Amino acid sequence: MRLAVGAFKTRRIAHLDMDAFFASVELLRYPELRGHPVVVGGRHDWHPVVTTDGTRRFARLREYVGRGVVTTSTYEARALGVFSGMGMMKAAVLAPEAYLLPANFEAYRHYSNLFKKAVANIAPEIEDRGIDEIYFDLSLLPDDTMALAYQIKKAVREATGLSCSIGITPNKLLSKIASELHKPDGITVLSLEDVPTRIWPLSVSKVNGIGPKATLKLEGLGIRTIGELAKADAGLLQQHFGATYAIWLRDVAQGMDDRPVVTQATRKSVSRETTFERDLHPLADRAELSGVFTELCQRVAADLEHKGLAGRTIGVKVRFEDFRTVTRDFSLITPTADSRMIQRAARMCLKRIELQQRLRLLGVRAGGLTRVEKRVEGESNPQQQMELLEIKGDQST
DNA sequence: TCTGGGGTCCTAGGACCC
DNA sequence: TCTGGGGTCCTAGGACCC
Repeated sequence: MRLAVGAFKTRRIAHLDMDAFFASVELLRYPELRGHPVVVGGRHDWHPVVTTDGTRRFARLREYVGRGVVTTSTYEARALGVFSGMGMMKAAVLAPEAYLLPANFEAYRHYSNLFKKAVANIAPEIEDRGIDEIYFDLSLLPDDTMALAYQIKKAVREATGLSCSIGITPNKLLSKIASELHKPDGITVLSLEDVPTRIWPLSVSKVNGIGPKATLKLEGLGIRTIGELAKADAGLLQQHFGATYAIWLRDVAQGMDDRPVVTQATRKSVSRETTFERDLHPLADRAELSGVFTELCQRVAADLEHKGLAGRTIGVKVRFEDFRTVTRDFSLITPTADSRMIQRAARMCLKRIELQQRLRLLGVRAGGLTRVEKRVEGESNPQQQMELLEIKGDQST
């Protein structure tokens, strides 16, 4: 029997990652900060002040007080040890003189659209992986790999004024790792034969899917690099990680991954949450909590409405002062995008949580999403659903 | 000086139905 | 009456990612 030609054809999958994306967008706007450590993040919505001589005065990291984390930082700030996710107060100790800017997501979304469109003109099969990165398939394009990489970087720069890094390999797993190897402004092309020399020396934590917990656990077994993972005893891995994850770990260590590039995905949930400036007491701060709660429900409703969606499963999330997090959810009979109905369902969920400690965070979520193009006659209407909720709500108190 | 906000996916037990 | 197995839905928690 003959196999179809192409059955074993090696794919050319690219991963493109914008370099220090948010910070780089800010530098387009404030070019005088180029070359300096700059941190984007925090909670205050302040902006640079234009002084009388026309120059701009920027806030410094040391002036920051309160909660919040670093959203991103320039390479100069990273050199001082400041990375995204780090607490702002800790970052201020490491880089007190760094310039501080508030995050401006509208601008980032704008530049995100620009760079994605630029790539789509060359390689239309794109998988969206968030605001600053994408996968795309080059397998069907006739051009040479390096030529394509240069062409795409040039198109991205012309569209946005920004640089990016690209990894091109036979699969998403390797491309994701590769795009990081020559950052910023890099191109890295790898084949499976390069895995022992280029991939095995790296930490297991470089693998997309091996997070902090798994890294720590592997370290406990004496496994630090991907090469060590490749040589690890299968029985040992299975014993500590379970059969499914152990098999995945073995494949990953060999550079094996056959996941397709997913060009269209449907949203599964919509949520809004907020961390309070100070921890709120469930009774003493009841009024404030109640106001925030209503607002979160309204924002979820507005998001659903805006996207033409309705959610059937409404849930809440509470984080206590000790960082313990609990969730509760409840499935309605019919999907809804109505803020009052969302709030009723969410309130029922909230009632099932024992509120003894102060709250650090409150969130509201809608899952089980469906499109709401048209209203079908005879469907249970909001009023009926409300009545059902009242009955349920009474039972729970 | 801890630890944001918006997501996805997986697991696991229990309910319920066939 | 007892014993099953499979499938699906619901809920809660947790790991992970950008």
